[in-house]
Amino acid sequence: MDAFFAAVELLRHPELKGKPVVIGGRGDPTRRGVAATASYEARRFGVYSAMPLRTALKLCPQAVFLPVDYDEYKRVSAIVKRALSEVSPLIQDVGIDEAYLDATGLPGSAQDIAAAIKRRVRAASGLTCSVGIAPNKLLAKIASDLDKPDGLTLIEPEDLPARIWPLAVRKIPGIGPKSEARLKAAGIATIGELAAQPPAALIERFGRSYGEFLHRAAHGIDERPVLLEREPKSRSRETTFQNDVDDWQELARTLARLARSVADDLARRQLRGRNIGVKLRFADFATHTRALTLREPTASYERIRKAAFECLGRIALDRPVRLIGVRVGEFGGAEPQPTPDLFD
DNA sequence: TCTGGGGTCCTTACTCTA
DNA sequence: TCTGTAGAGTAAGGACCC
Repeated sequence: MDAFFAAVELLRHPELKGKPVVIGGRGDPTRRGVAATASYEARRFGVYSAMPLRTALKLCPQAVFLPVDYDEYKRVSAIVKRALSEVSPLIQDVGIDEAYLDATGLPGSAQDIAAAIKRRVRAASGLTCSVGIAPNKLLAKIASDLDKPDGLTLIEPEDLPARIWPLAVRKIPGIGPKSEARLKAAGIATIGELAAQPPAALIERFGRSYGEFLHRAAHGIDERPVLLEREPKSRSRETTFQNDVDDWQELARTLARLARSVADDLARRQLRGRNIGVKLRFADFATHTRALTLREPTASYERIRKAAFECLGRIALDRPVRLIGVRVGEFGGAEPQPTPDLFD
């Protein structure tokens, strides 16, 4: 979807059309938070996703800042996904505003299918999207990014040298800022330069797993299937304080609240986890995690809170804290029925 | 000075056991 | 009994994604 959060907000606030709009945090650019989405008008001022709101405010003081309303975006997302599943039932959700469709065997040309996707999404939601069609998920994803907003890009295997290789390595999903910098240090800036590297050289530099991934990605090779269903692996809640906290009581209150929130979430989803962890970020942004594994999976608030405090006790609280979080993972079978817990 | 929240996956290190 | 090692499980950190 194109600038999805901003586009949804424009549906309810048409008077904002044409104005720079930034969605993020609580919608107050003087407080802590980052931009989740910037409208294309705001992007012209250099405002992008993940940018601190305070920075966005400096770059574009006239922007309209709005808080994130996930419930509303989820509602519209479901409408969009339903429209997509009418084009192909073989659909993989990728977050709130993306999906892969397996279009194998669908009637009509690739252009017809892409046009049908765009038409149905717009009819159902009033929103535009950008579509990439290619032989696999990797190339389709890169393609969908080449023509935005409201774009349609078809990539065929023989297009690789002319259309993919000139692109920056950063366009490959899986190459982030760190890997980009390491590649640049090796004199590799474009996907074509990456493709020209002997696989052995990449493995030597980046390790077996990532080296092979880089080589295959640069050659447009990707055999990952379109996955219809995925089991969740973990659930978590975390919060960044408006001001760094050095009051142990406030930390403890917040940790208990987050544990409650995670427990409620697990109960709602009928999940129970064995692994319980705490995340702490200090004022200097140093981030520490501690986790422990229970013998039996649980969704109990009491047990999650107890475990979380045990984890917290293993971190030296010698500096102000800016973020604290609780995570539960290692989901397993049912919790044993409440027998008297004499030995706990 | 600034840097959210909710996730997945990978690497490395360490411990325990066979 | 001593020593080495493979593999599983666990823990911690980090890169990356939307």
